[in-house]
Amino acid sequence: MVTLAEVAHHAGVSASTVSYVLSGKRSISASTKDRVEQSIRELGYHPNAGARALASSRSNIIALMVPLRTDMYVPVMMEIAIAVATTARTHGYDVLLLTGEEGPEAVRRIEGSALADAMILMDVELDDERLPLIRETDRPAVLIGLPADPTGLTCVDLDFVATGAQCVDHLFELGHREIAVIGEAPAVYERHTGFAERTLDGLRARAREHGVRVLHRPCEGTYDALAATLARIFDERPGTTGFVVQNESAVEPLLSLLRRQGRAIPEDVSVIAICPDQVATQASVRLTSVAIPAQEMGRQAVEQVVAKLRGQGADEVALLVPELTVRASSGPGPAK
Amino acid sequence: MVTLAEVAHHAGVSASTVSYVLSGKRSISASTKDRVEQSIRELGYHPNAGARALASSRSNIIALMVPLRTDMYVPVMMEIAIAVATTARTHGYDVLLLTGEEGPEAVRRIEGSALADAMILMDVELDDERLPLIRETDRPAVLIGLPADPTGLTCVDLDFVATGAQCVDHLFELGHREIAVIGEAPAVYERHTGFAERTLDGLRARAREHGVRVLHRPCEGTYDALAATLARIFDERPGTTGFVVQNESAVEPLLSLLRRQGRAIPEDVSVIAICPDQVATQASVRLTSVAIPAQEMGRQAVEQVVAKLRGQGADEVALLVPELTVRASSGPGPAK
DNA sequence: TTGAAAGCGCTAACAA
DNA sequence: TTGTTAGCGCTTTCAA
Repeated sequence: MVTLAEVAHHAGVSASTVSYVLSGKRSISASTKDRVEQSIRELGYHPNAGARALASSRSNIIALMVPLRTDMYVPVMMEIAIAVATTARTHGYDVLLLTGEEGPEAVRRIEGSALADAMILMDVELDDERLPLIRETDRPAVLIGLPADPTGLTCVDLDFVATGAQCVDHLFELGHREIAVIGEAPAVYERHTGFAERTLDGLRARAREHGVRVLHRPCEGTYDALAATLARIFDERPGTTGFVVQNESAVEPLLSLLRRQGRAIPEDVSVIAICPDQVATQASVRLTSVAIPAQEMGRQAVEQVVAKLRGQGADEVALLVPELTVRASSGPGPAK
Repeated sequence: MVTLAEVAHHAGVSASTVSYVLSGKRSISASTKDRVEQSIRELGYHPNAGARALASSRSNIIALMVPLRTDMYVPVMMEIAIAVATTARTHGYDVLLLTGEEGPEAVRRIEGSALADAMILMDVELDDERLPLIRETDRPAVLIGLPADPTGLTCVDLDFVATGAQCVDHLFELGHREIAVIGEAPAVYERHTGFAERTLDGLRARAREHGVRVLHRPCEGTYDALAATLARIFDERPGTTGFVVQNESAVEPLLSLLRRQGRAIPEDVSVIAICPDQVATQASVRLTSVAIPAQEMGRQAVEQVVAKLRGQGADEVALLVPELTVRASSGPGPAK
């Protein structure tokens, strides 16, 4: 292994000079700098991560806690994780992948061992067990997702309240007055996942304003479950003409079942999906949708965390503005 | 921050004793051990990762290189990554998430900086740029996937040749004599992704043995692309009665299009998917499928890498035996 | 603009 | 069974 001392010797300078060339924390003459950089390249030197962490008490690692479950939004999770990793690299950080399995203990472990300088938490629940620890620690942390009480926390998320509202607006403007919402699996609501409830809040509030009726049904992403849900919806509200789907795996079953029932999209019913663009464009009908900006969320989380590591960022909730893209699945509602 | 020295003082022993209690590398009297462990708990001590890595030259970190693209098998990737992370934890390792973005340089960086003790590479291509470096390094490495030349490498993968063969066997036994293979997107074949080509090899070889005709068509996962592909297939081989799909996003379009054409599953055509069980069971028809055992692959990769870190494992290719599950999408072929 | 040297917190010989 | 101590490779203060 090549050490800093070896580089120093090879370049004919002291160890500290090499260190300062690397960190740029002190001005170095051009010639010395060149010589050192030359030696670094020739010897293929890489600073030892452990030694560096020990001496500087900074590991240059950001911990990313992903949820253990893979029952929801998996591609979104993956996209966020990858965006986090690549963005982190552009700032000189590596990413440590932690699963939710360890629970709050993971936060303590990272903090105690100084394994990571900061953390990013995904899939935060409304009343997440890890939050008290996060509030106490002085390690910068950013949440992807929004808990019930974000006081003293930094959060990045899509504005799901506005998302819900936009969906209602769009359907309302098209003339729809009875809307059904196909939601995530019941378990998702039972564990009070923030985005699902906030979407619902946004939907309902706006629906009330417009005098639109809303029916919400959580639903597993299987054909059978969806068939049952759909039957119930049309039983209870035969006049339903607008659908909002927030459940990736329910999208295709919904489209397929509506077709089988002879309901044309968008002539008879309109469908809006809340999902990544990829899902919306690859579906059997090109779906009008509000995009889930996974990459952007990952990127912003890292930017925030890096700012905090530099002592710049302040606690704040950054809600990304939802964008509704009109495609082929929404059209005018019933003539009055 | 609580240090080992503080624990030692609190317990009234020397630093090394605490260290040995932690590592178990030396026998300690029960009473001393108890006292030390008590102190550790009381003080909430966690060993400093940097210091430990520096002193022991082991970071207890495994690097996981995931592909940058998210165009393929995303849920599988995520499942593998999570399995890797959780399995690693059971062995006391953490996981560093690297994207393919850095390319081979990442291997050098990890090696040079001693950031990780070992690496696991996902989505290995047949002639992967990183392989020469992996062969040279003395850091244990395990590939998930199989390159063209696995000499001197340790690999874990599903036996895709056998997978292809099993699909043909099943269809052959049911009486099908003309089979079409809906493959991954053309780009996947162009970059010579091992599993796709190996599946094809297995399919074709077994088909030859049985005297079954095979047509292979790479295909994007959109409805339009699939519609075109399907039309071409039935033009060229009107007698096609068996389908093998190896493309998650093509599954639902395929089922839907076949239905629209009035081809009943499994009465008129049989469909076998090569995909995670979750996809097979959630599709509109419960699909006969060969499962992609993502968790198992991740788990085994970690077990292998940990064995190597202990100086136990040897280079070998571990091919998981594919399992075909008969569900509702395959049935008897045309009467002769 | 550069160098010398004192740690950072831990591990693992070496001693007892 | 336990203690003492010399580093691991780097950062950073202090000195020049």
